[in-house]
Amino acid sequence: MSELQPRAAPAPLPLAARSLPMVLRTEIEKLILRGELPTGERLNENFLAERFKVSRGPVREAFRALVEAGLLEFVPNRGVFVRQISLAEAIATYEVRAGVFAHAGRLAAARVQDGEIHRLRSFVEHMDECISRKDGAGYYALNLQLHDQILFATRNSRLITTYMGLIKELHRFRAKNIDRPEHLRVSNAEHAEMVEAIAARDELRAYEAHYRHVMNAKGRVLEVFGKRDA
Amino acid sequence: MSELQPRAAPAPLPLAARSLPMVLRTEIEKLILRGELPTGERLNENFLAERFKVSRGPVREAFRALVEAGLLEFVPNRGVFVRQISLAEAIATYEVRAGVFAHAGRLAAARVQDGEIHRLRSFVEHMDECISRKDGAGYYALNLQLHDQILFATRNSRLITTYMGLIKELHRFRAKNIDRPEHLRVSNAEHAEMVEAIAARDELRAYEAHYRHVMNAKGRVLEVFGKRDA
DNA sequence: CCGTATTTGTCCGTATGTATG
DNA sequence: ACATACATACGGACAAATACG
Repeated sequence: MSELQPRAAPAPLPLAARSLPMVLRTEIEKLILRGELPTGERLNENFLAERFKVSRGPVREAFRALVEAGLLEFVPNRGVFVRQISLAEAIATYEVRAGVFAHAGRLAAARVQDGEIHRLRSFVEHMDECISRKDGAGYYALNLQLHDQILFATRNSRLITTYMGLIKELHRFRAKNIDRPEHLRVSNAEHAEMVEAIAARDELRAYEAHYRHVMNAKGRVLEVFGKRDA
Repeated sequence: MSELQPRAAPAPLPLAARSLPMVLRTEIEKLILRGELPTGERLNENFLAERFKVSRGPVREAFRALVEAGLLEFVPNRGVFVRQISLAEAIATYEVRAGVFAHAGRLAAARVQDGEIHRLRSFVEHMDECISRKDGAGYYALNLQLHDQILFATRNSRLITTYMGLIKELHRFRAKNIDRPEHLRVSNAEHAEMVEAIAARDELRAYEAHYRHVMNAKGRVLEVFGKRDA
C-alpha cells in the first residue's frame, strides 16, 4: 500500500464516495444544465473520457442514465446528443409540471407547519424588494428557494424528485424572462396568492393557484419562444 | 434533397432506437414487472450476460438505465438489486400518481373527442359485466385499457410517460386485490363517475373524481399491505 | 462513388472489493 | 480472524458503422 497507486487521481473531478459512472452522470448533468453543452450537441465518448481521466465504459453508463432522465437523446451508431426539446414538447412538459406542482400546493396546504408559513411569506416579501431594486438575480435565487420550500412542505420526497426531473428537462426555457419587470410583478402576485392559500390551509384554492402559476409561466415561455421555434 | 442540417443533431428520429443495451433494458424490465425477478433479489451480471448471450458491458448499461427509472437499486461494489420499495415509499408514489392522474382527468375532460366518450362508457359497462361474471382477469385487462384511453385523451405524451413511470415502480403492489369483488364494485363506480365527468367536459369534477380514485386505491393497498410491511 | 479516418459497439482481462467457510 | 472464492469496476482491444474528403 506504499508506493502502489492504482488510481492516484490527478483528479480534476470531485471524487465523491459514489461510483465512477454516478459521479460522471452528475458532472455531465451539471454541464448540460449550466448550458456549457449546447442543446443538440453530440457528446463524444473519447473526449469526455479524457476530460475526466477515465475510460469510455463509465462514460457510456453515465450516458444511459441521462438518456433515461430525458436530458440526452440516443441514436444508435451515432452517439448521444443533448436533447433538443421542441416547443411542443416543452408545452407538454409544462402541462405535466403544472399538474404536479398544483398537487404539491394542495399537499403543502394540508401539511404545512406553522413555522414554515412565516418563511413562505418572507420569501414573497423579499422578492418584492428584489423587484423594486431591479435585482433579477436575487429574485431568481429566492424564487428557487420558495419553490423548494413549498415542495418540502408536501413531506413527499417522491413528488419532489418527479418535479425536479421535469424541471431539468426544461432548462433551456428557464430564466429567460428575468429581465422583464412586468412579468416579475405578475409572477410574484401569483406567489402571494399561492402562499396565502397554503397559509389558509385551503387545499383546492392552493391547487388552483399553483396550477395557474405554472400555466401562466407556460404562456410567458410561449411569448418568448413562440415565434422562432416550432 | 433540400437543405442539410449544419451540425446534424438527432437526425431521423429512429422510432425504435434498438441497440443491445436498450433491448436488454426492456427485457430486464419485463422480467421485473412480471415478477420473475423477485424484489430485493440481486442481479448477477455474469448470469444475465450468459442468459442473453452478450457480454457484461451492455448489461451494465441496461442496469444504469433501470436504476434511473427506479426499478433497480445500486450499491457500489455489490451490484444492483430489484428495488424493494417500502410501504412508505409506495404511499408517497401513490400520492404523486394521484396528482398526475387527476391532472390527466382534467385534461381529458378538456380535450376528449365525441367518439372517445362512447368508448370510455363501453369500457365501464363491460367491466360491470366482468364483475357479474366474476371474471377478475377480464376486469383487470379492461381496467388497463380504460386508463390508457383516458391518458390518450389528454393528447399529452409526456404526461403518459410520467404516469407509466410511476406505475412501474408500484408493480409490486398492483393486481393484488383482483379477487375482492366488493373492491371491484367500488372501483368501477368510481370509474363511472370519472367517465361521466369527462363526458360532461367538467374539468374540476373530472380532476376530483380521478384524484379520489387513486387515493382510494392507495387506501385499499394500505389495507392489504399495511400490517405486515413498514 | 470509394477509401480513409473517426467514432461507436462489444467483448474480455485484470484489479479491487465483498462475502463466506 | 484469515484465507479463499467470487462478483463488480474499470480499462483497453478489436470489430462494425458512420462521417468525410
